[in-house]
Amino acid sequence: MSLKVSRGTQDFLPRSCKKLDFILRKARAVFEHYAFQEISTPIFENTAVFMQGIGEDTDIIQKEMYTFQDKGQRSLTLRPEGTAAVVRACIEHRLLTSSQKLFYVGPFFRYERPQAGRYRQFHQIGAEYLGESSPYADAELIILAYRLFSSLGLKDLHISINTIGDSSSRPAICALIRDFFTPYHSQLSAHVQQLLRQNPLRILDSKDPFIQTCLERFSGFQSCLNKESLTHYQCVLSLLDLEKIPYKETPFLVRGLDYYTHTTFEICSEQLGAQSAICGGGRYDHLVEKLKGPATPAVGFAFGLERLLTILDQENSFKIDTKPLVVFIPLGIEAEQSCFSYMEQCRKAGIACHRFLGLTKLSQHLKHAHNLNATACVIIGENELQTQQFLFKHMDSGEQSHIPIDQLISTMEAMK
RNA sequence: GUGAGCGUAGCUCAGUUGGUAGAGCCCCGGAUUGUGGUUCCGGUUGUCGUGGGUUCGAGUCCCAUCGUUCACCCCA
Repeated sequence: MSLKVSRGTQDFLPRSCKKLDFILRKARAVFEHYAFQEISTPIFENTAVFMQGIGEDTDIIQKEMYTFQDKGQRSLTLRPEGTAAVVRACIEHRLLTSSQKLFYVGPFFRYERPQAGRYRQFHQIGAEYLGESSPYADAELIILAYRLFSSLGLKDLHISINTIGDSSSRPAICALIRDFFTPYHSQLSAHVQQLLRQNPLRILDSKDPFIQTCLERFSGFQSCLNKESLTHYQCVLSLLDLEKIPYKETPFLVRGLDYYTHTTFEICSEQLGAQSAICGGGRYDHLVEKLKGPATPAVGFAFGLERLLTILDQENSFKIDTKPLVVFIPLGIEAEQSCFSYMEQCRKAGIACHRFLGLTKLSQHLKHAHNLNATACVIIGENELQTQQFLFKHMDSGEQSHIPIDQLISTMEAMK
């Protein structure tokens, strides 16, 4: 029995928590500007939600889910992604009588081999725009994601965008891909041959060098798209142009599941290694029906916080503002007790304070206060108790002065 | 699930063809019994991931196992 952190999971120590908090504040502010509201669904769901929502043939369902039985013999699953659960909640609470703009934050779970940017418990921020089929919804969501990353100070991001058309275009696209690869069939790996049978679209974003070489001669499938699909796609692009959002059309960016339609997009960073996608999204006009809800078009995206942390660390773009903190230093038993009360008074007045227990020497207190990045120290010794004047020391400048006890709080407030 | 690399102090790492375990940082104490950051002096770091094997002798070689990293697969 190992008593260490479980494989593929990690502890977020205070420093990392501050960074996460920084990201969440920025994200919530951007979502607010776009009138997205937060929703929070359970960490686990009935397994059927994901089985039906994500699709039984996917790797996520077949190999990657943390599924278990509870004591009532229910089959439950730790959520491997957010969209299915949000859609389930919208159906269950009858939210889809009008359009919904929702975002969520939280941990997700997949049983995978860990590698750079991939964990068994990972955290995502996601957004879902439900009930609108207009390309304006797609564009707004992509722009939102772009603004969000910009507000975090990220540079060198690449937006890839593509369309896979609506469901009526799908059979023609799949047939085109099958026909294209038939001459090469004997040269294809078993894995690719299986894809060709079950899910031809997925072949397009294969990393297999042979496939990539073949695809250089593949003319794309825009000819298979119907007029509505092309119009939708062109409109999304023109809206991005209008706002001068940089993007790159990427004809082989696809989604394999059959409820995906029209727009697909990804935002990638070159600083991430193989798992370079920091954000993935697209339109899914048939998922709500798949989960027995009313026919509802929708578009969404999600991005991974761990990957975001990696980039932000490399770009060193965290600007974490530390709030003022006062360290109290009582010297002697009498001082300790009055110090305790003064600290409570300060906290009621909204001033953060701390006292190191168990230290006796002033130099120890000051050293620890320094390490804690304290703004100021209040020294209370015998002299101070006698004269009723505290010694107030600014840690940056080192300057210190005696102040009357009743001016302590106003002095600290001036410091904020 | 497949493949490759790596596990030595809290952290970053050195350790020669096999011969008693090392450095820097951090931490603690002192110079300074009521003054932090800089400096100087001194001090504690350990089942060398775990288990087995080879050997007079293993951190070093072999096997297994666990962990970790990277890549495939898949995805955020």
